Amino acid sequence: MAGREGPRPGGRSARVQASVHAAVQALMTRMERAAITIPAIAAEAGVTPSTIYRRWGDIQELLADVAVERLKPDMVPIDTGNGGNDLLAWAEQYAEEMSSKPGREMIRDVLASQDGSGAYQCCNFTRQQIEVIAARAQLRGEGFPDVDSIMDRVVSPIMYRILFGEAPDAAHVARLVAGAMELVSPARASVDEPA
Amino acid sequence: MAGREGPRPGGRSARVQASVHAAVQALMTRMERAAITIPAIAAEAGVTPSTIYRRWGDIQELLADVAVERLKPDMVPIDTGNGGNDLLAWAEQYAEEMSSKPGREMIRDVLASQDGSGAYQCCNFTRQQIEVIAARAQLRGEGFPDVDSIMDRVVSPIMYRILFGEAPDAAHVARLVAGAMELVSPARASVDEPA
DNA sequence: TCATAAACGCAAATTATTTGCTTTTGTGAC
DNA sequence: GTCACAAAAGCAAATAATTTGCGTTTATGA
Repeated sequence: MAGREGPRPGGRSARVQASVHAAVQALMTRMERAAITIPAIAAEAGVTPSTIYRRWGDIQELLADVAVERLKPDMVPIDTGNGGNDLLAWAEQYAEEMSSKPGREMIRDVLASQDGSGAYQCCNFTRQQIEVIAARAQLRGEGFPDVDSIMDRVVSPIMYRILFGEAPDAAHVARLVAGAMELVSPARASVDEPA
Repeated sequence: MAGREGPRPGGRSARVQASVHAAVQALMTRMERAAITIPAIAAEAGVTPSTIYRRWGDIQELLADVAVERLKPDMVPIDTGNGGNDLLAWAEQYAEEMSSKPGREMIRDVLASQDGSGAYQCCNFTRQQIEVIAARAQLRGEGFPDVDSIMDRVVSPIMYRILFGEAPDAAHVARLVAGAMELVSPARASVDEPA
């Protein structure tokens, strides 16, 4: 990702980056996304446009950079005392946040950037949240599915529907979580095949 | 989606649309995506830039329009004589096509457009392919999962990994298909819970 | 065949982007 | 601390893209 952690983190570069990021977020509250231009951001940030062009290249990269930062989770998944419930609570909140207009815009911004590292980072943010839930479950001695399986069975369908169709409702999210948790304690299981 | 099926489908509008679409595809074979501009497309298409601006608004909408057209499936899923195998064959091909550079670019183009109808259409293309497989399975008297379940358990994880991480390999796709097919014939099932 | 309106072409005006050069400002050597 | 250096920013001119007003072409349906 462009513009992240330059070689001189304490100085002017950092100030400019912070100021530009803040300007983007400020403009986003004031106007629609499509109307935001680099000259406008530069003016808001008190910076010359060529600075932004040289550091980020184009507006997609800049918006992706800002979106990744905003998508960074700011708290630990709530602890309900049970892995399955933790996952359900987390997934409900995740689906809601990502379905919101700002959420969808941030995802779109991240995916629109040329270099895929922003998307990869976001995926890792999510994965880390789930790892926290999984680790807690393991500490309690509960069974809990692979993190990869959670990504496949819970996160992916939520994201797919947000991106390609209609946002999933609470019932659907619950069904997804149940389907994932079946991997560790199948609803109806025995020692051998019936056929 | 802008520019699709105008009110005068037989005339000049249609010719311009075809010519512009062809120009976009031609330029894509000659230069990298980021370098394609509307004036360049207009020149290639033998059209004035303002025509494109007025019909599509901006390059994202135009590229999305072209991408949707290219993502339209051009053949029926192959018939292996068995629903599960049909699904596996289809999913492998889908994963491969969508993981390719042109595939990823088309998906990105579709998702980047303002109006979400392109993404919705693409989702429907996929759904329809799966419906064909499901209908054949039903005709044969086989059990086959809900199309929605296939979207959740097979399509979504493939797409998520392509968009946010690394492309899924064949083994992973096979695992996803197996996980989906378990919905109809669980690998290990009985009449009641063990606990 | 004619009236109509949608879509296009053209060109001028505006706005965004690129680029060469200068100045500022952190950083590390001394 | 001071100085030399290089990275990043500012400025302004040049280039390129976008918007817009207006005249012209061309499907469509009466």
